Amino acid sequence: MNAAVPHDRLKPRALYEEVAELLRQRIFAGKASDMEPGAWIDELKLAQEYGISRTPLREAIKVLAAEGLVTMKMRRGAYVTEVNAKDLRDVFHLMAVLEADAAGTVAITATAAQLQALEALHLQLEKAARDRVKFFQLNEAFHVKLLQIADNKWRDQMVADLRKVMKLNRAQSLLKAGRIEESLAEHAAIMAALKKRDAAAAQAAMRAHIESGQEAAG
Amino acid sequence: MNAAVPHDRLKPRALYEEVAELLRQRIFAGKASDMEPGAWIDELKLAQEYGISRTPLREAIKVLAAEGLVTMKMRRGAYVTEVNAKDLRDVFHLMAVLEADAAGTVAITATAAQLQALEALHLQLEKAARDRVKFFQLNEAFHVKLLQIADNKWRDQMVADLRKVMKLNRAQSLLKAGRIEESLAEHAAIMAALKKRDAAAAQAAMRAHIESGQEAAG
DNA sequence: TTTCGTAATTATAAATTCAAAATTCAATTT
DNA sequence: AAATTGAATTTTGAATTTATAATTACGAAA
Repeated sequence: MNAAVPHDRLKPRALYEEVAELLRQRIFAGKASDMEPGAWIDELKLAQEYGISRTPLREAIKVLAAEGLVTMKMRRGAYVTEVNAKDLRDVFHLMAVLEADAAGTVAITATAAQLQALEALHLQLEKAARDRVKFFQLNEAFHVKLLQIADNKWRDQMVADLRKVMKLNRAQSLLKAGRIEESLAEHAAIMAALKKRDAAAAQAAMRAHIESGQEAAG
Repeated sequence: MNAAVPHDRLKPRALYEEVAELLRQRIFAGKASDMEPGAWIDELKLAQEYGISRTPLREAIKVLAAEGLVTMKMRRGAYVTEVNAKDLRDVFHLMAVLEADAAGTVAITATAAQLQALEALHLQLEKAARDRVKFFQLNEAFHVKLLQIADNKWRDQMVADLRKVMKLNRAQSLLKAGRIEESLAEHAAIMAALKKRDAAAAQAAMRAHIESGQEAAG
């Protein structure tokens, strides 16, 4: 019954990171978790709720502040960041710029095997067109894979942070009718450009894809 | 100017931010301050040195970690980030992508007055060609101004963070002979493109400018 | 009745204390 | 002599306590 090595201790992440992840989820849940944009973050209440002290909680909050998810006000605590329409436009624009650049890089530097891995994901994506949840996951995986091939950890960090800010807007997850088919076509265009090793076309296709996603979110 | 109110208390920054700035400077000083890349950061020693407790110091370190200046190792403390040649290439590349995009935006959206303000900085820059320190400051001011006009706070944050990482390399400040003249010519090209409202040309000129700076640093 | 000032309450920021984990050094055993 | 284990020291991570600042409420004066 008592295994020599408990699974709990196998992946020892720092408590403040653990808490940061929990807070992220709550923030993303938005209204449903009383942590909607603009809401004040009650350190004491959260610490008690999680059964921890305020110290790791405050450290977690500072991490989220660096990510742009929360905003610190001097001597007034932390607030869930409010993203207005312009913020969202700006974030989408940067996402388009960075991912387009990644696509361009991949078109030039990817090995045949790497392109095949992307292609495989794309094919899975086409099969999952009817399952929204699965489609979402695979879509995410495709973009992550592309970034991974582009191999620039600094950009990865930036894109991850931007994605978190985008998630602050609940709208983004609501796909309008026909969006999945549209998205599939755009992915196909990206793959075609990559396979032709056409960096400019890959960039353009990726930029169009992100901007198209922006409209669907708005 | 109101003499009645001391400037110190006018903008009361949090202690952890104050400390973060001090640490940044020490890290940028590199070897001269025993905080060279790869060095372990002694919390206890620093806290005693600054006459503060470990709590705000640790918060400051987490801010620097988010900026990429220090790297956290689980249960082993914080270390000054080591940037290798590839890291530096990647960072420069992103800087080029982001600033080029900003230049493109400025070419399209800037008002005549804003372009004039940029032009004014450029002229000052030409006059300061012999004074390396002043040239450096004005060059920085030019880029900051351009980003400000492009008006995307998320990009501003990213560029600022990238700049900090670049500063980890001491080489970047050492301008090779003739670099100032080269840089001036590149700035002139950027200004020309902006005045012609040619976004593509502005992007290309900015990209060339940054990549040229990268070679000078290497 | 309204406004200004002061006091009390509440929440954040910082320091101190405590606990757990990792590294190092020494001793013992093979 | 070398290697392994264990104890001690060092250092990080977390909790608790203390102090400071801000806001709100209450009262007095105009």
